[in-house]
Amino acid sequence: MPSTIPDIVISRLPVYLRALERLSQEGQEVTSSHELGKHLGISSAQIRKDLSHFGGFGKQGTGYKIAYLKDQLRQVLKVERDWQVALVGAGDLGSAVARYRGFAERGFHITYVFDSAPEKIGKRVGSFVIRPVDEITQIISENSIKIAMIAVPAENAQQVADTLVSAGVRAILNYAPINLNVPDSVHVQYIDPVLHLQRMTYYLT
Amino acid sequence: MPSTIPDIVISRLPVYLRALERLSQEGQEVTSSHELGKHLGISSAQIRKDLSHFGGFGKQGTGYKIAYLKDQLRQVLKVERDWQVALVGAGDLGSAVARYRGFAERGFHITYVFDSAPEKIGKRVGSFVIRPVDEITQIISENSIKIAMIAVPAENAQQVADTLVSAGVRAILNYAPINLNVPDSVHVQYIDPVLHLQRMTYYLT
DNA sequence: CATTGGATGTGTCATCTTTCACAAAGTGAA
DNA sequence: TTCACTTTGTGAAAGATGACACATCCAATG
Repeated sequence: MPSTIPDIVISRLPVYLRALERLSQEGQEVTSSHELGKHLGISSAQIRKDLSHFGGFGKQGTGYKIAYLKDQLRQVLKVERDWQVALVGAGDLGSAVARYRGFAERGFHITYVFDSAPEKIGKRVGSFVIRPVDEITQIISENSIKIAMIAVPAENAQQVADTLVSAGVRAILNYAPINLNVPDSVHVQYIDPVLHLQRMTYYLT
Repeated sequence: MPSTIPDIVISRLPVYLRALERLSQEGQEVTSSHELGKHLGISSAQIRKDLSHFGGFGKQGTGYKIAYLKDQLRQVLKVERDWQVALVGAGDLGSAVARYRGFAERGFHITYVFDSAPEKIGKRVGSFVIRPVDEITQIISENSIKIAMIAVPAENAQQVADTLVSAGVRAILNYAPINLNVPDSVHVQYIDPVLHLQRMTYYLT
């Protein structure tokens, strides 16, 4: 396994994992790069090459055992364990994120929710008590939380990110429609549905 | 302007546009590829080359007039107009999407919301009346709606997509955690925050 | 007016990514 | 066993994307 694997390869692994989970839920036990590729709209060669970065998971003539490949991918992605996640922002967007069950179902447990509005502190969103942003640094570092989600207005997102980073967060999922500047050692991913829509309208006549 | 511009270039234009809107909101009137690149973590050469696909928007020695570049990008992306969008699914996720103000603010107006649950029909989510999925085909084709968002359980997403496509939808934003198979003439973008988280955990020690 | 400084647009080159194509290996049937 | 068929893993080729570097142009200043 080479020391550095292209990020674009890494970005496809969760897609493969998701498809495998679906197949296994449907009771299927074995699949092939060709079948997977057909489901995902990806060439079979690409799937094989991507997987080959991490070792030979398949068997010639047979394909891949779904349960085994799933386990291997989970380990590669480090999602065979559970992760604690902090959420900053309990407005419309933040509340929706807090209530979304899909995170915990797939191993990402929101354990703290922060907001800056004094009138929200102590109230609940879903099953979480809202805490003041002043406590971010202490709580995150004490609990060694490495992943955070930002769902605050764009104006405040950079400042929140700075606080999170200095508290020890290493991965940020940013729902605010703004680019964040963080050290190279911190990973950021963005969710902005409007960007996706704008990308598609280009192709509409 | 070449007849076919790489999709990866198109995918960056909304990011540029978002940054320009931010700068102009802050009162700035002129920027440069260098400054933009610094904000976005992209090389200045790449920004210049991307923009050059569509003509010379800047002036040597000066840079880009923000208002003008914004207008041009909006036209290129076809977001200088408003778009009608249909939403399918009024569960937890769909309701949150329906209530999110960011779509209308940026020109994407949800005009119809559909759900399959009989007990939800006629009720409201935000300012929308929930309609039965049986009416999708008729309403979408009568109103020439070209863009739809899917926020139904993964099990039903493909079927919903098929219906939308046959009704004339040409662009789909899919919140369901599953890949959709659609004709080449239809564009699909995916929103699955867990995929982004899983991509980042790979890099966490 | 001439000169200096700064920023674009772009040809060229380097790097990254995907596809191709095939040897090697496993399966199942006769 | 042998044969026909399937599918992986992987070098090598092709293709796509990004970085470099500079000629060209514009603005501002003395």
